[in-house]
Amino acid sequence: MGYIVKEFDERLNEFLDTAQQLFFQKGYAKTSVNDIIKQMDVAKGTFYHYFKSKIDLLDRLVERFTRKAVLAAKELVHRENLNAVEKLNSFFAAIRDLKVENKELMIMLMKVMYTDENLIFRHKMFKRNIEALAPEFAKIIRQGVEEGCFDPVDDRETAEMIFTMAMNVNETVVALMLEMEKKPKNIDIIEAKLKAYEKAIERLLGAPQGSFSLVERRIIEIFRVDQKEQEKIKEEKK
Amino acid sequence: MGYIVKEFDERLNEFLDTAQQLFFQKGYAKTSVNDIIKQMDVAKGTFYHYFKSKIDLLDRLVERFTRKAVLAAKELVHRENLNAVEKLNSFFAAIRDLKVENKELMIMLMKVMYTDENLIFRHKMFKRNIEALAPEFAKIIRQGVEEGCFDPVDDRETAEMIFTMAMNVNETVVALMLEMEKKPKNIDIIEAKLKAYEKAIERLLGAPQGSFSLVERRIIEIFRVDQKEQEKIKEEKK
DNA sequence: CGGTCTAAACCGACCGTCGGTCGTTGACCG
DNA sequence: CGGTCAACGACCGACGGTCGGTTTAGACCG
Repeated sequence: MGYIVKEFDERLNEFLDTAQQLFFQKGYAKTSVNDIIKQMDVAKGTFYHYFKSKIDLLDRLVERFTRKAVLAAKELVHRENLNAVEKLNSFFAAIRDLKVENKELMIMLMKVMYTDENLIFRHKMFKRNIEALAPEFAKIIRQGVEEGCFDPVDDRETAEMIFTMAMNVNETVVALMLEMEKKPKNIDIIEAKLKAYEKAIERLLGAPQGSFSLVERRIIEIFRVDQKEQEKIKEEKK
Repeated sequence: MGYIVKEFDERLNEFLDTAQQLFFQKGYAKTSVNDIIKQMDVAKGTFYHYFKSKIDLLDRLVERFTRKAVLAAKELVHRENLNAVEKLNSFFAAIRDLKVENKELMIMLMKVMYTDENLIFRHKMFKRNIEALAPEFAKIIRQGVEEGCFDPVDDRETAEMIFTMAMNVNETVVALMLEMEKKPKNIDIIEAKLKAYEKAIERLLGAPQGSFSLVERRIIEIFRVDQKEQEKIKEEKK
């Protein structure tokens, strides 16, 4: 007797927020439905009143992320006074800045999310994002074609390929970053990988060489330094 | 009292064979350790005498597949009297032929494997294969550079990119094939997708246009026809 | 205003299944 | 005959998911 009743959307978002926090903290597989309801202090039945299954919750969470990403992308695409090359560069820059600004969260996410147990999360995230973002990306490519600086085989397919490669590069780079302390040479591999990716984009788009720049050794190093600092902090706590 | 004792390797392969059959039939997630031991008529403990965990079994199975693939790839790479373009083309042709020859199995696999529940399987398969095959692939690219017909940014990275894109194209194409009965137009989308992929490879390799041919509408149609036939067979059984 | 009725938010005991453990048993070989 | 190791299988805790029932807020009405 006596429990709190909330509006549907409010409770739903509460579930999504809690799940997001726990997924980021422990990963999808290691977060049980019980963990979520315990933290919210609600019963099992309540969870299944809002979601068909645990995977359904994941889908809705992914959807929420995607919605935000699409909003940001559309804003960029519809910015005037920027040519296609500038738009793509600021697209990459925006992602990079986001990562740098949230260093701590990013490092935590790298360590937690990039395990086999979170494959489903990453995969759903990627699939849904590509589906939603590629059309926006293709618009920029089309603009570039009109401006005469791009010459892709197919705007939509090229957009998809660039995204696919980005995801793969990202996964590999994260793996390399996580063992950068042990293997300092990884930073060179990362730089080479990003450079190759950058050149590949130019070729796929048929853009002039040097149109884009993704890599800055300085940026990569930020994450190395930070990891070392984190270890120091841990040691200090002991 | 009274049970069969087998040589370590024999039992191990028996486990791998049984697991492979069941994974192909029902998928990784839906196949429980109990399913496997029931079919082999051994006890739970026996399973864990051979494998650390269910995931460990998957890893070993993936390893077995990869070993076979690498063997075939090395054979192709070391074939003389073939130039780089011919090698790549016969590489693609070999995969295509393998799929066509095992139509029934392929269609079964498409339906079973390409679900979220088998992500781990596909992902491990892909990761491990790339790791093992990309170096062989890179050798062909290097040969092409020496022969003056390729001009890639980086042989190893380009190999990896082509594989990554192949995986993504494959996943998308399978999804489109599976709903080809409902949406007959999918065949055009598939053809366009493969064509775009083909052109992308040429650009990444810096190869002359028309060097490669992956697509043949005829081949795609084989799988459509076969699906229809399968449905007829099902109906006849009723 | 107080009573009543309904939809739906919420509850939590319960279930089957799963991956994994461990102390024991029995087969084979030197 | 003793040691080694394959093989056994009862058992465990945790998990995702179910279901019949309870509580609440608020609409409606006399």
